[in-house]
Amino acid sequence: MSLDHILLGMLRQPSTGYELGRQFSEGAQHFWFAERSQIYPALKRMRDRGWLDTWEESSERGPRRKVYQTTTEGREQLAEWLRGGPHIGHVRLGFVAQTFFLGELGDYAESLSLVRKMRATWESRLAPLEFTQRMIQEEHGEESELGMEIFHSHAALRMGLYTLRARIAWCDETIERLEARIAAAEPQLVGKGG
Amino acid sequence: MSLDHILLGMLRQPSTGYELGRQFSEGAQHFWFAERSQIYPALKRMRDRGWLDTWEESSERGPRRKVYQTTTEGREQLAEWLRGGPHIGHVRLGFVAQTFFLGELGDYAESLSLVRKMRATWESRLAPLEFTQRMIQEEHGEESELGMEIFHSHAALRMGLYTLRARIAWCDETIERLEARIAAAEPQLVGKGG
DNA sequence: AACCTCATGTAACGCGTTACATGATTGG
DNA sequence: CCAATCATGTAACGCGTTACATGAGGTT
Repeated sequence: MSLDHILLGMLRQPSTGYELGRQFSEGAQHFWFAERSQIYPALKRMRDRGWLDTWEESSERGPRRKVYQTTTEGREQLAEWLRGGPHIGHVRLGFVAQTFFLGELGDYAESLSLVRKMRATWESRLAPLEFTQRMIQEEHGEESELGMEIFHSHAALRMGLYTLRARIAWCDETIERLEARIAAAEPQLVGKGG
Repeated sequence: MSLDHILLGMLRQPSTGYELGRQFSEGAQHFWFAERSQIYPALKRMRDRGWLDTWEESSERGPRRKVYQTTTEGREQLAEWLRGGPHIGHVRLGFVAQTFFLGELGDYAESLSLVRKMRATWESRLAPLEFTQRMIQEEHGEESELGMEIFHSHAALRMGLYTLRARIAWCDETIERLEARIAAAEPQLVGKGG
């Protein structure tokens, strides 16, 4: 299972279920998402397996926090998962399926509207990744100067950037082509202001 | 739910559960995958809702086939799903998470090995998409000459191509950087043959 | 007192995977 | 007769989502 191993990775620095949930929600982890209702049982399970240490701390505000941290055994589990080949799995992309079947609506304007919404979604996800990349650049200098840990997290970040930029480029190309088709279908609108 | 609507789209041409399962397995649908154990109950459910017609046919070889086809009501459901905005959902990319945490192994050679395996996976998925694109080009000519249905399925195909090429480009860049780091860490190997 | 944020959880349900059951037909 | 392929399904389990329960502490 992937969630367990992602939590093992995140909990090399001690944290709580609540905090991990917030990191996912705020998109701090651009490669995964999990609800808190999934996180809390996962933490308990892993503690019972000896993959996590846990203790309590009083909080500034609100009830006591349960802090977790990855154990040596947990790190071994993480290493095993990392060495087990790439976890790629099956493609399930609803938005590509929508594009594929969009001819069903018989209206290029509808297609255009959908593709524009896709673009807006990805554009909004791109900005924070680019911000993080700039932060790393300013704090650590050139790529070749990065330490091993930061090199890898930066590589993961670049994958996010590559993917989002490819999707946005696809949107731009597709929007252009749709606009051309709409224009070709309604030539009577040309010269309307004369 | 997405699977139902994808089946509605595919079943505008009549087909059977077995055949749909084969299409997913063979990667004919590059945007989705489902097991037959998931398909058969879905078809029954949708028939009960009136979204699919069904009848039996005798097969050349093996038991009788249950053929399904989308009804008018099913097409309305599909249209509603298509008009409901882009279905993007949460990111869950195990291989990006692996990249992110890969510093844990403390060994660039291990990282290199993983990234090379990722590249091989995507390279093997790219070939059939490029083949399909060439087929469309030969059969239908220029992009601007495509009919509405084919235009959209071709757009979906291009999304697949864009995404895979971006990932492969990321692999190439990352492999290069990893090799540079490995070379920099083991300068004693230079001039070994003298 | 009402409300917000912090904080931890449980329950019910739906989607997805793995394993198994059943049986027809053809080719070796 | 056996194996492979065609063909349809069920059962058990695990992962993920939505909704709800509980309660501390501070703000209006």
